[in-house]
Amino acid sequence: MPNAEALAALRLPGFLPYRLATLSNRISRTIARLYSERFDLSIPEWRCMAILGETPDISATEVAERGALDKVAVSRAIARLRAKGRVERHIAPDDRRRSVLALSAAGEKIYREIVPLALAYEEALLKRLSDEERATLDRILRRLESMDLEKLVE
Amino acid sequence: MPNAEALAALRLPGFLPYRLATLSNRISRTIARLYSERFDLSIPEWRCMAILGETPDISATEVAERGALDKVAVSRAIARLRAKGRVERHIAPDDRRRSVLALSAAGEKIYREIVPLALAYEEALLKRLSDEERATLDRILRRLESMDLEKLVE
DNA sequence: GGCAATCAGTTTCATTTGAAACTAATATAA
DNA sequence: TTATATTAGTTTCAAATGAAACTGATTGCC
Repeated sequence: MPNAEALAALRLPGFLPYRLATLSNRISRTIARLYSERFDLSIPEWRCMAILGETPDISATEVAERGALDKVAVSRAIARLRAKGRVERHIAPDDRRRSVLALSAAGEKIYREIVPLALAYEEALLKRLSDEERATLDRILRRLESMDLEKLVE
Repeated sequence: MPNAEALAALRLPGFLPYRLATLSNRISRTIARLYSERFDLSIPEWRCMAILGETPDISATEVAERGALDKVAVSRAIARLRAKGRVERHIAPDDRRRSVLALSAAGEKIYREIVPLALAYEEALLKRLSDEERATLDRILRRLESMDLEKLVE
């Protein structure tokens, strides 16, 4: 009598982690294409610019924290942005290990071009949802974001 | 009078594409760690196994379609799974280009171990949501999934 | 039949990513 | 002070990924 216990079915298309991963990858890819074609900007570069555009004069470590990037990714992104003249770096006077990063004038200019595009993209996504659905989505995401996923795995 | 037009603010933490990407990456990383530590299985390998576990005897192209993977990723994942003896491949009698893939007995065994873990993980995520929130999340995801993202970018 | 176009799957090569080691500066503490 | 540990950021090296070229099989069309 093989397989007496029925195995609960796992259908990938309905599996939440799979759905989130594929949806978010599709969104990220289209956005990445938009940014890279028009502005020669990778996703980590764009994240760094977005953070520095809103909060200038912070260190690489702070950029990493705010942008959910690791410090290696930030180091590389900032190096490229500096090479393109979009970010300027100074040394913190009180701690010469720390850098003080900010968009250059050229970086600012690009930032101001991208922000409306990014917001329009988001609005196009949200347009399909009712106000109530948007509120629920926000609440759900906040709840999932606040979970300690590492401890979820036993 | 510089900057007469106020720039609409873009706060990354509230930006939907950013939220989806970081949340889904965190979930994927914890799951990947779970699978790889216990079962020596990467995400693409796990996806292939999940698909073949539910729908055996399909071709690599079908695996790719169902698993939202490109054919290169499937080719590599299947090669590794075959090397580990978890997947068996035959040649389709009617078309000798096409392969017919299925889990081996060893693959089946692992599959049956993983499915309950995966479902438990999902359940732990969903446990925090009310029935109504779950239904709304499902509806929202379906709506976003059905969007033609490529055309969203003008 | 025979020849071009298409399709399934693989391989190659360049780029990206991630983990760990590393450098330089600062903090801690004997 | 002077060792020791910690922190900020970079570099290195191996593995993962993606795009394009490739191989072998099939189809469509003359």
